[in-house]
Amino acid sequence: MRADARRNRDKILEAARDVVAERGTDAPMELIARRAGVGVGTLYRRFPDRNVLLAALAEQYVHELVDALDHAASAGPDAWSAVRAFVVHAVDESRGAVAAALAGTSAPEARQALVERLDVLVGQAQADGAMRPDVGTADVMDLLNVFACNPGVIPERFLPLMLDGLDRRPPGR
Amino acid sequence: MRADARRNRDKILEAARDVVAERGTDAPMELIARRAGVGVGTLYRRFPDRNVLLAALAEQYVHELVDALDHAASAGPDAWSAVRAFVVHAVDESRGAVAAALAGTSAPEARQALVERLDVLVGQAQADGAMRPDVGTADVMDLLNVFACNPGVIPERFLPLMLDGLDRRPPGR
DNA sequence: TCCTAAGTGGACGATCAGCTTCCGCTTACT
DNA sequence: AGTAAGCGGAAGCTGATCGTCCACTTAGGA
Repeated sequence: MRADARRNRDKILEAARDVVAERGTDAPMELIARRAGVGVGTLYRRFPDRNVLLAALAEQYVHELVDALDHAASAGPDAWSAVRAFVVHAVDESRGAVAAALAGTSAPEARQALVERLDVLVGQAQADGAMRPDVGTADVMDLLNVFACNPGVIPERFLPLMLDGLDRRPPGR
Repeated sequence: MRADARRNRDKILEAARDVVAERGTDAPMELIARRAGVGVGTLYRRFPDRNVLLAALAEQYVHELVDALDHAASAGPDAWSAVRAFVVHAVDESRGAVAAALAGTSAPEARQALVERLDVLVGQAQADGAMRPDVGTADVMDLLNVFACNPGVIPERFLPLMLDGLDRRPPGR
């Protein structure tokens, strides 16, 4: 692949992440192309259809999410803080990637990788007695899904409230 | 208005509530008509455009919501239970009506009526020390909005968790 | 019962947004 | 300098929804 082509490919993926974050996984392809400063033709040349693009998006960024999870796990004072930090990060910084990763058709193994890591942390947080025991990894994933699939939902206010809903003894009350 | 016409009008409103709950305020008009067992022509005769329909929907059902709120207020053991019961009811039973009522353009006074009643209850719940003091009526309304504007979000699991996020001392932990 | 104005359904043409192709021009690399 | 790869974006296509229109039906009064 020619160097300029590779550059464009990267620009497209970056733009796609932002646009998907804002408009969901069915955002117009042309919007993605324009955001990347590229013609639609170029986009279609690299990614023959939307699913290919989403799969590439997931693949490209999912390790970033896993890294974030690992980083949160080692940086945080405890497992529950790590879970919270990861969710905030995923929703705030990588919403498009999360959406792509969770979009059923593309990259199921990407989703799986996330789930497994998360599962460990959640179990730990519950063992610590910090996270309520009647919820689970699936709830955290669903939480991500709510934001990933509903670009209209602004996380600023709700994410903290929802996280408090998972907390055993919510802070600051 | 002829008796059959009135009957159809009612069927349309009922269908609209369901369809709006499922598909959001921009659901296809034809879907509403078919659900009501009526032709599109009939729908357009009664409601020249979508906003008229939404406004009628809001007007028709908003008092139902206010009643539900009042009922919850008098039936519940306390204000906070009443707020929870109302939100659950509104989201479960009247999602379409809520969506219509909150859809900015139509019926701002309908929204207002809800807010005022709710405001009293929320203040009470906080005074009781049952609801965390750093949230407000606006948060509860936003909560309704999340479900009203995002038909994809299934309330079953999330609504309780989110409500727990507003709770001062969440139950069952 | 009969008459008529109100009501009805749904086909139809208009519109629109997004998808995808195509091709003449440009550019990176040899 | 030559050439194949790459590029942009115009243009045609498609499918979905809108809103109108009119020939047919029916409620309800005389």
